Amino acid sequence: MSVVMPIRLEPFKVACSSCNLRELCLPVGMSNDQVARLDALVANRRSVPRGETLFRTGDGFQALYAVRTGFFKTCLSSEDGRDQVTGFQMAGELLGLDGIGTERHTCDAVALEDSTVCVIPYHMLEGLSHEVTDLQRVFHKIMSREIVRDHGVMLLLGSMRAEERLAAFLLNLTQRLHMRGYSRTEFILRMTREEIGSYLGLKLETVSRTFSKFQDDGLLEVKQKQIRILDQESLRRLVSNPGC
Amino acid sequence: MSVVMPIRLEPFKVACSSCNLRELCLPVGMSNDQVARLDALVANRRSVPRGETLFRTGDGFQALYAVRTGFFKTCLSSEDGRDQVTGFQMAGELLGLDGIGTERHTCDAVALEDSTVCVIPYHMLEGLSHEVTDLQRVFHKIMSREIVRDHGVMLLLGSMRAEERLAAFLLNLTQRLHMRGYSRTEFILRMTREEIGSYLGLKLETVSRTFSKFQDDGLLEVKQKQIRILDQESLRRLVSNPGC
DNA sequence: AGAGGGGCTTGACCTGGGACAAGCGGCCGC
DNA sequence: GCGGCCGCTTGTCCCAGGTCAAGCCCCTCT
Repeated sequence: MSVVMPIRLEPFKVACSSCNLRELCLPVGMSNDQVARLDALVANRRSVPRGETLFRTGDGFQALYAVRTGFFKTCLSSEDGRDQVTGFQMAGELLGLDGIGTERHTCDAVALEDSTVCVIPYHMLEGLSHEVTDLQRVFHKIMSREIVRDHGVMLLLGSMRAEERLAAFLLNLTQRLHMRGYSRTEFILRMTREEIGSYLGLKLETVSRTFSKFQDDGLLEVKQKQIRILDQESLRRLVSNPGC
Repeated sequence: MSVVMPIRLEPFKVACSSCNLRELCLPVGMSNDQVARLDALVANRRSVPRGETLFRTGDGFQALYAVRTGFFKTCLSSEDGRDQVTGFQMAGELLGLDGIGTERHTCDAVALEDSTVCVIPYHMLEGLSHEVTDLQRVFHKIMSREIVRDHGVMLLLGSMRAEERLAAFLLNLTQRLHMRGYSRTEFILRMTREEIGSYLGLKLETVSRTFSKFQDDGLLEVKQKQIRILDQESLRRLVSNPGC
């Protein structure tokens, strides 16, 4: 009986220069020459089946990962039973930035559907960004934007009510999906009510009730994980008009 | 009648190499030679009187700031009236990382007492970290740690109860103060109950009540802004034993 | 196709913390 | 030294969302 390898390394070559996510991912704004140099760095992909982890809390930090296909969540899971989803990542987004500081990952990254990622060995990224100014610039921007995003989540968790949180969440999702060429109004949730709740600081029952309320109010059509936005404007108003 | 200059630039030279915050600040872990090169970069200080802002949302991003003396808060203040303190910064901590991504600041940085900061022009930091590998390494770590810190705040806001939040906040403060050579048990809060509440996602009344409860339970001695920790162990238990 | 279970919805009830209000007290400016 | 105000405390009431419970539905696995 052989040892199970839960994670498969696929050593076939990939190239940023011919990737359709160029403009959403690490190479954003870089020249063709520069992207060509990235190709050497992002040498292989890894596929992560639904439910598997890409990395776990405590794992040694070696690389960053760019989501190529699929969908991930990152979550803190402390031994004391607290659990917090800190983000959902889709194509073109970077995973693993948390590991740089301590050289260990500080959260789990779990695939919510069968996914593939590009592996970006961190020491190579460091080396290359010495030579390619624009790479350094882009990388700093990505980290900074992550910080800004986190501040937005703090605002949500610290000062919004349940409906406002869910509305903000849905608008954020559709906006990101739209940038990737998907419909702005219709999409499939890759996460459960419980995962949404964890991210938004709500219980799954509250998420479910709030979906139902939005549907009753004609803002959404909800069929399990299939969502259709019927009144984006009202959702937007909910988010920007606190208290109502 | 002359125009008021709310912010004073003091062009006197400062030097990381002779700074007592070396080991807490940007130069952490760098060699003497390397720190000497930082000196050229961190050329001046700026003093920020209590209540004044170091930068505001929307300001063009030019520089990072290292707190030299004093105490700051950063806060999001959206026009819709929501308000969220996203962090408190003390000596050795960096302000302004939020601005890198969009080249504009995305929050306000307000001095909670008369403070001074070292100004670190960002384009010079970028340039120097091309040459000094360790500077790049440290800078990436600082950004990564900020992301991890933010995730911790999300956990707090998303899944802790009022007492747990305040306990976690106090332990975090004392730990940081202790690293700076202050007492582990006794300190002065630089922020109001309202600011604590905003940071922790609570109303100021709840913060006040929770302080009172901690005092009744013999965990703290509270005299306005003067705090003395009497039972650190119980505070720690509160944070790590959810639900009780 | 059928069984089983995980994920979702909905109802009833409860409670932690928010809202409002009143009063205190220490600090700052005059 | 004194007055006023801002920040804090405390009480009362209330409600958004949590908790618990029951049942449904869809998807997967056999």
